[in-house]
Amino acid sequence: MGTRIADTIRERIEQMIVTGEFTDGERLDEVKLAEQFGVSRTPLREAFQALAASGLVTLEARRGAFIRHPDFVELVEMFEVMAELEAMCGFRAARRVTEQQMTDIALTIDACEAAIAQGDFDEYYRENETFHHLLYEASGNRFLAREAARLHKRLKPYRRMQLRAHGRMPQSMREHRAIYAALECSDSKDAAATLRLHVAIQGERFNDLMASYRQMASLKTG
Amino acid sequence: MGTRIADTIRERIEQMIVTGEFTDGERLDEVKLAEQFGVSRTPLREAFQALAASGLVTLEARRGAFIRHPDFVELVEMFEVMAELEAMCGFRAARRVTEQQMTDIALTIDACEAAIAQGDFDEYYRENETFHHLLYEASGNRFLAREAARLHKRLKPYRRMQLRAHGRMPQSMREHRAIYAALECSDSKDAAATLRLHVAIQGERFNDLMASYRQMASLKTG
DNA sequence: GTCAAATCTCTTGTATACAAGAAGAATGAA
DNA sequence: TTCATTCTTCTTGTATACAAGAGATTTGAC
Repeated sequence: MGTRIADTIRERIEQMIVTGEFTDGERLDEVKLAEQFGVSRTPLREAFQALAASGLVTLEARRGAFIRHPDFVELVEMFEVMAELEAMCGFRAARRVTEQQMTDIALTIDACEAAIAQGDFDEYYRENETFHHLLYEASGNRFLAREAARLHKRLKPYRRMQLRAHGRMPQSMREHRAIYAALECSDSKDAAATLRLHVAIQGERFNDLMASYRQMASLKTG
Repeated sequence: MGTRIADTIRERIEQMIVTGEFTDGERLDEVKLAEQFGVSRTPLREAFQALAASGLVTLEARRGAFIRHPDFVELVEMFEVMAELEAMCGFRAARRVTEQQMTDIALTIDACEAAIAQGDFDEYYRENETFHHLLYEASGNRFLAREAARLHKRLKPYRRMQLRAHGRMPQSMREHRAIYAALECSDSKDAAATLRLHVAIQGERFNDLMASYRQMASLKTG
């Protein structure tokens, strides 16, 4: 296997971070984690660097790596950017999407709805993620697709807590259908606008997110 | 001083990359660079990781770090995203910009024009960069500002070669004024549209960029 | 008792040593 | 000659050793 220890360590720590195993501002102890994972400090430090690059931790010179949870304001800001990136993807996808891609998108929408009907949330999240990734690809701009996927990944834990909000899923499904329809009509502006609304945090969803965030924050501190 | 060797190495290699000191696909030799800089492989490897995070090199497992110049298509894609990010900043800035920020922006515009009048291109690039960074800040979305600044930095060498195109600078100045005017009127849509056009690669500028790119590419290969 | 300075410990940053995989050279067979 | 296989060498990945800075603690003066 060509997998490096540093990469697996990175993923494991990443997982630990997004599942809230560390409190905000907490310092990641190199030696403790090293012996916990049964490796030396070297791959751990590499993992820290990668985590810092994706913004999950901050590295302070000669002080170490510190967990950096986004505060609520930053979270809203990130969703704001995500909404625009997705709108951008949708706008371009409406003109550039291929038949094959439309078929794939339709399939994920169906799979999403099936998952909801069966109450299989994990499957739902997976399919929903696929739906969005297909859209990024369909934009025809590979750089945009990568950037969108990057932010999407970073927002994963927060999107998850947001979608739990009551009644959100059926609404989300309607939006998926609307996005599909806009793409089918090659209506760039409609696709962009629908996607922007689909992702943006506003109205009731703002309150839902805030409530979830507070709950999470209170769990962290005590 | 709290500066780490790894950071300075990173900057130096980054500089070497953007000034075209490496050909596309070239492998960065750890040991050679290490002795060249008079350091061990450790900080070099850290620098490689950081460079990979910002996309200047790609790390292949057990093969090393390879220079990754964007091809022309990717370059256009990046400018496309940059244009939208700046438009996004402008849209928000039109509503949120403070008096102080407007003053600062006006100053940089003046400084830009003065620099052009004196033929001081380095000064022009500096002030132009400040202008855009002020706009990012003025968006009121700190995350957006960071992301915009990041992409802006990555596009730096290509923007530079593009602006050399004849007659581009006066036009660029007029656009700066137009952006300022849109902000003053709190006209979000106008600010966004003007910025999008200001940054986007289209029409003649597309050809200019392509020509410069080809020139650069030919320099690289021989 | 409080504040400041020096010391001490603990952690990170860097260098080096060692392990293991990948590319290339040499050898052999067809 | 050409292809495949083995072996050698070179490079990266990981571990460990060492250096040096940051923070805590203790000691001393007031």
